[in-house]
Amino acid sequence: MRLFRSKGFDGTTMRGIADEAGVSLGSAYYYFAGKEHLIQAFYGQMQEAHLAAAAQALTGTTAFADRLEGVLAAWVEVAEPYHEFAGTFFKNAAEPTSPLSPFSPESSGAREASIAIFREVLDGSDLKVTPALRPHLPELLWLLHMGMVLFWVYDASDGRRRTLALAHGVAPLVDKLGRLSRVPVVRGAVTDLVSLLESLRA
Amino acid sequence: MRLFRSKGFDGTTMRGIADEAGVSLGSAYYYFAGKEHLIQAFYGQMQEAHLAAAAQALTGTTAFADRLEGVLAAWVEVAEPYHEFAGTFFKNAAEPTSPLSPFSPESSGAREASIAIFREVLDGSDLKVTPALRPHLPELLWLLHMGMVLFWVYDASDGRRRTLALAHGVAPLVDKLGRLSRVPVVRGAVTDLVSLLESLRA
DNA sequence: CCTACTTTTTGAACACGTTCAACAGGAGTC
DNA sequence: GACTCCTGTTGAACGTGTTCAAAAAGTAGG
Repeated sequence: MRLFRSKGFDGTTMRGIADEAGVSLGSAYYYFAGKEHLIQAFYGQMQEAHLAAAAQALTGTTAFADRLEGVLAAWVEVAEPYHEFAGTFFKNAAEPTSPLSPFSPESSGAREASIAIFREVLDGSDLKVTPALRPHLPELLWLLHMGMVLFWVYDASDGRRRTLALAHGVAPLVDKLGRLSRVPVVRGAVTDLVSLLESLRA
Repeated sequence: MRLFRSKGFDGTTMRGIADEAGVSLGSAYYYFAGKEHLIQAFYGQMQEAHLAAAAQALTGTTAFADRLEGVLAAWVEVAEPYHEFAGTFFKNAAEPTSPLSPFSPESSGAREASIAIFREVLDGSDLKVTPALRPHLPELLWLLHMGMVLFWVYDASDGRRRTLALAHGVAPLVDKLGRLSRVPVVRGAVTDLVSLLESLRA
């Protein structure tokens, strides 16, 4: 981890890691299937940190927008130290066959845990949406989160100011859209969305 | 290109390419800055094919949903032959610092051309949206397209059946949402969205 | 034709991720 | 103790992308 942070992902060599750990190169490969697999520890570590930070953000308010923004902003804070080499990290996650992909079966545990956070955002809030949409919302919010992660990866502003601004703007918007989903004229479109989601899942 | 299709991106070596081209390894690097830069030709090639296929799909109908689905489906058809190595392709494109990234300055030309297609989808259609949203719509549709590309990369169904189903479902939905944007209750949320987009651009 | 200069070509060399056959130690079994 | 497994450990070796100094080929001026 120290090497990754000081030299970046590509700058860190397996030989360097082995040296630093006081073992041979071969031994490093005995414990880790490859260089990519070293990041899985990092993945879980960040997941856990986000879980804790999110729980913190969720206490004290039932306003949906605040809860959502809190959770999204919590992730940005947790992830900030790793931003500079998150690009190469994301690069590996983008490959569909990679077990590191957020959509892969191998990371379904972490994914479910992350979705659970957003279920908690919703459950503890005052937001009322149309019933058909409700069960899909945690996963949709997680998808929004993934989109924000993508934005974050490309965000070169200092302190990830832009991503935080996005979270600050997007949370009330989702809140508003959720409430709108109950208005009759809008409900038709929401129903279409829901049946599209369900047909894709099948 | 032949090598990439038969062996995939990682399976194709610079030495193999040089041999196939009848030049030395060093010469390959004289003409291409690196392995990644070789894909830029492929990138442009597909872009061009999509442009032609999209133009085809846009003749004969002014119905927005049909036009949008046509353009989205056209991309799926054009990209189908390359699906199996598109994963490794996108892996390299996903890195923010990579010039192959769809968001990078280096590929702004291709990006603008792609956005222009969606502007054409909109301009030649009967869709009426709230004026504030209109100028942002081509770029938003392009973003939707990027999302669909992501879905496509992960789509393992034969003939990319699922991606086509998504396009078939999503196009009428966007149509409906666009029309809804003019309804007073909804317009407030749309205004929020627009100002969020504009604040992020600044 | 010779010379000076630029453009192109070459393959050796480098550092890397990864693999693998060989080896060392330990733990049980007789 | 001798034998058999199993668990770790090792560093050489392979193929890779990339670099680079040197050579070759081409070009212009005299």
